[in-house]
Amino acid sequence: MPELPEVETVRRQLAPRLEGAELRDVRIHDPRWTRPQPPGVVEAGLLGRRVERLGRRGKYLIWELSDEGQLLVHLRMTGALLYDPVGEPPHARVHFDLGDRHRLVYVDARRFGTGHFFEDPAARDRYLAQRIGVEPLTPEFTVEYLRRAARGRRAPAKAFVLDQRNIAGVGNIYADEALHRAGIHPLRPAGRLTGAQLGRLRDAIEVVLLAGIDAKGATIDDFRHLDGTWGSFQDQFLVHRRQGEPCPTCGTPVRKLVVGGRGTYVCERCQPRPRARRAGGRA
DNA sequence: CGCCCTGTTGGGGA
DNA sequence: ATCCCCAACAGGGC
Repeated sequence: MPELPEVETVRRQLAPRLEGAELRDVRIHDPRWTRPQPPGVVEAGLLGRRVERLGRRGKYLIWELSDEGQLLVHLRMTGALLYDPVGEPPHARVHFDLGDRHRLVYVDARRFGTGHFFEDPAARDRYLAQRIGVEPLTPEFTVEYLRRAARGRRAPAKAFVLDQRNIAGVGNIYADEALHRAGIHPLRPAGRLTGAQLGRLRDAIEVVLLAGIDAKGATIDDFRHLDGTWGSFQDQFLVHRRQGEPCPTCGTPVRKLVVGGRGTYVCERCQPRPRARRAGGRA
């Protein structure tokens, strides 16, 4: 569930509840959550601090705490933050007591999610700078940026889009949607994309992410079934995660590939396969 | 019922 | 730079 639009939705819904709250008590039941640091260290860092602002960078939620403290929460595939759940939810891994009879529970069936604590914003930014590139919904996300980032890269376009150091927050499903919308085959080497293709890719990424955010609490699975309200977007979306399903644009059966180690769905009519090139390249 | 495969993520080693 | 495997579990197909 968590790609950029979903994480941004979580941030928006949680911010008013969390900002200003004090972390009266923090209990980390899953030692994995704070790896490589031991949970005790992270708990000690969080205890008694107030949440001043809830931000986001790529798929990381940023808890800006009092006295400069910073907590980066990553939901990975199945993590979720539940505000005042009724009873004890399954797969609860971390409990935050917010005082005032409010609480926040981090649940995660697969336990891939992480929480990293940093003493100050500078340390946090050093961590992020190493793994997160340009935010796709900002003015910095230009065709020129994409061109520079893709130049000379032999990795497939799909892997390029998925690489968080290039574009922050685009996950597997949105990557397929954007490539389909841009008419780019996921296997085409990133460095061989034309200027026109890079332009279409930039715009397509923006469109699918905004559509996801506008779908509010819905997951991408939900907005695939949206009615007239979102019909203008719906027609552009690939029918996903189902080989043989007709492409909504042209009716060609969707084919499944594995690219960058991820299941990848493609319409090979809308997204023509790259022509094989002779080995040995440069003269 | 059991086995096998798949998966919305990122990190580390080859 | 790139590729492959891994983490740990749920759910679906057979």
